[in-house]
Amino acid sequence: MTTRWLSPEEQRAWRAYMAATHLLEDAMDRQLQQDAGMPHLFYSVLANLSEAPERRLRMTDLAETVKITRSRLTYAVTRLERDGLVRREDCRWDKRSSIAVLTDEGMAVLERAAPGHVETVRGTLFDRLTPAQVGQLEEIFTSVARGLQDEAPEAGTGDVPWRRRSSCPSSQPPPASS
Amino acid sequence: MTTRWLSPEEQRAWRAYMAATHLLEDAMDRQLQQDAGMPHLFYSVLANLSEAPERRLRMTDLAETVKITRSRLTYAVTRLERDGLVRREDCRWDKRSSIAVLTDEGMAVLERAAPGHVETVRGTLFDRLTPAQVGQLEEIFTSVARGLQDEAPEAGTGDVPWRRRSSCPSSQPPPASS
DNA sequence: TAGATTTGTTTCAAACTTGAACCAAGAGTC
DNA sequence: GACTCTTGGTTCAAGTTTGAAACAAATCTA
Repeated sequence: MTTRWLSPEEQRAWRAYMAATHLLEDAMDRQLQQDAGMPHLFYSVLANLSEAPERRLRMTDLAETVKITRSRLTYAVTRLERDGLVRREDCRWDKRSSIAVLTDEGMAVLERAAPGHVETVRGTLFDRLTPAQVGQLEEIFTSVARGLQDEAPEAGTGDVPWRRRSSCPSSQPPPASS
Repeated sequence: MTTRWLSPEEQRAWRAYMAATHLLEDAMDRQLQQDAGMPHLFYSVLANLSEAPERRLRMTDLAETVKITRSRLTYAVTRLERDGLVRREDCRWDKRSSIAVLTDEGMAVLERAAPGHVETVRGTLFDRLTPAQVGQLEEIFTSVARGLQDEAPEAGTGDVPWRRRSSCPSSQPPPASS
């Protein structure tokens, strides 16, 4: 199969995407390092926790929502825990799992940092887009993310998308599948 | 000024973008590490060099085109040089500069890796987009990149966009501005 | 032209990421 | 219940990134 190279349009799109992505991540990291003393990724961890029921999530689920590896998350949570922004708890129903919980201090830090962060996201991204483009952005990357998602799950296991993950994060025990 | 939070549409777009971006970069890194023994960034360095006149570029210009910091590039080039894919040369016109040159072996490695890389870019991104979306992608990120570009240049210097960079990369001396 | 400033690049230590290996606990099988 | 397989999480060493500091060569200025 001879390679189907990128068309000129695709090339331009790809280059623009990569350039903007590097610049965007740099801007986010700079701002958050400045205002909250942490890289963007760590902020995302806090943000995702803050929206979970009871502000708690199993490590694996958290890694899944943030789209990073478990080991990367382990590092992040260890650091955030050292700083008192997150706490680890054991899961009562599955002794293997550990639950990351956003502490009050973590919530406070998050709330202090959020306005600046949003400001940066606006200034670098949304202020430059028309409402239509916001929609296009969502459509494009939702579809891309979905594609990459459904690929990963250990090769062709007839993986059923609904009913996965026994989820311990809430204070309720799992649905008692017996 | 009370914070203007993101609208639901913007939130969705931002999340989708971040998720897809993490997944995309992971996919690129995995594929290139696998097939070429280097992370995506290093591949980009080689690729950009291969397109420069005489396959050579000043470190600063290279960093600028790849959109990374100079120190990050120093590391990358050092590694690529150790592997014989890139060579450093001194600039005759400006003894401070060093020029990164793509070696024949570097070109060969690049050519071997390119098909797989393009395949990945297609499979993860372009195969999921309509031609219209490719255009939207380009427009959105071109404008974002431009915005972030024009911000960086040391605050409000009446920086003239044309006639910047004395450029030594070619074998010609600079335009003799005297 | 000495002195001050800017520009191009590297260095270095601390921080972060990767991926394979490891450990423990839940599930499935006989 | 012993065996095997899978799942949840961490560990560890090697690799990469960051940002401030250090250098050296150009450029500017009086």
